Amino acid sequence: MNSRDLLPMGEISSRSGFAASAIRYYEAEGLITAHRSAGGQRRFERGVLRRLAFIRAASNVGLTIEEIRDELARLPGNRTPTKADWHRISKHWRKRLDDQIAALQRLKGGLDNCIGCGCLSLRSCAFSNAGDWAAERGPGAQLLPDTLRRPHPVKRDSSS
Amino acid sequence: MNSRDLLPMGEISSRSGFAASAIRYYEAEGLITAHRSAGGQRRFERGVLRRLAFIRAASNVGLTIEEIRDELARLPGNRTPTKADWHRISKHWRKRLDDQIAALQRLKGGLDNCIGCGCLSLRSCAFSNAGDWAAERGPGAQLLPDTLRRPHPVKRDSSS
DNA sequence: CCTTGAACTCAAGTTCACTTCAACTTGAAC
DNA sequence: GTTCAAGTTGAAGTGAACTTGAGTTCAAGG
Repeated sequence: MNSRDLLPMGEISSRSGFAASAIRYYEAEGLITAHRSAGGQRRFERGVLRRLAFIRAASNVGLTIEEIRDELARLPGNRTPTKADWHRISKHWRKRLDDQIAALQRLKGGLDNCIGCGCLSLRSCAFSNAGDWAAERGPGAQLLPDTLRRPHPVKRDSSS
Repeated sequence: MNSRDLLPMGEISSRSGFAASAIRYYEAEGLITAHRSAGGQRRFERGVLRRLAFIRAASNVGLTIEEIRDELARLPGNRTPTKADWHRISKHWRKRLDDQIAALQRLKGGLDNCIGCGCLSLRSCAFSNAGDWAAERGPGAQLLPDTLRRPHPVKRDSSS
């Protein structure tokens, strides 16, 4: 771990595609670690790029920071995932995606039914009925699993 | 529109499944309207229940408040949707669901590829590569459409 | 009349995953 | 030695869709 092998913020940022602020945030959250230069600047090991790739992939699948942290922690000794690790993890992720797809398809099925009846009735229409099979959940979204609830902003790129 | 036909907050709330606070919020946002009692309490017309059912359904599909407001406004004269209206609207919603499903399936396809290679490499793995085909988007989520970004809290029910 | 539960308002809080800002310091090149 | 891009910090802001809280008033029953 020669100091020549350590990368500064800018390089990690451009190579990973994450903004510096995001990388600092991930460090604060314990998803990655950094060394410091004499003057206090961050110096990253190369492996951090892999971790960041993992973080991006996990985030694409819809995992929260907390879940990503757990998943990273489960990799023994903070190592880069082996093929076996990755196999196990991606199985997990795949199930998550399958669940999400299934939920949307159920929703669509309900919609298709309702096209026929044109009802949208509180009493008989399962698609919008709060007290029926899509019972006691949050306010707006009843048929969707937690993982498919509404998005949050994520500012669009200022370039372009 | 006899005053006997107007429903108070509690009844609208329990029949629709929305919290009173949510209903007040929807009113403030212009999704529904209410009359007032002599003392200033809200009195709702029965039709509001249908509107709320519509709001729930739309919210299930993932529409924002803004989109729901637009969609409601497009119903001429604030009327309850006719069969034709509903047909048009549900076609729109169906397309949205189809897009979301397709996006998840693309994502899953990428994941399946990666199980084979076990790579998760910044250079070659499209699933986590920021600069490749899943190019310039927000920070975390690259392959997901805006409609499928991360959820927001929605407090769990305190009853139960 | 009195109590009690339901409703009211308005401001502030919540969550998540970051970004933005202001004010300052580093460090590499010239 | 000067310059200036790149880096640092901590606090505050963002957005959606509500919820919570404090303090007050309404309305129906007894």
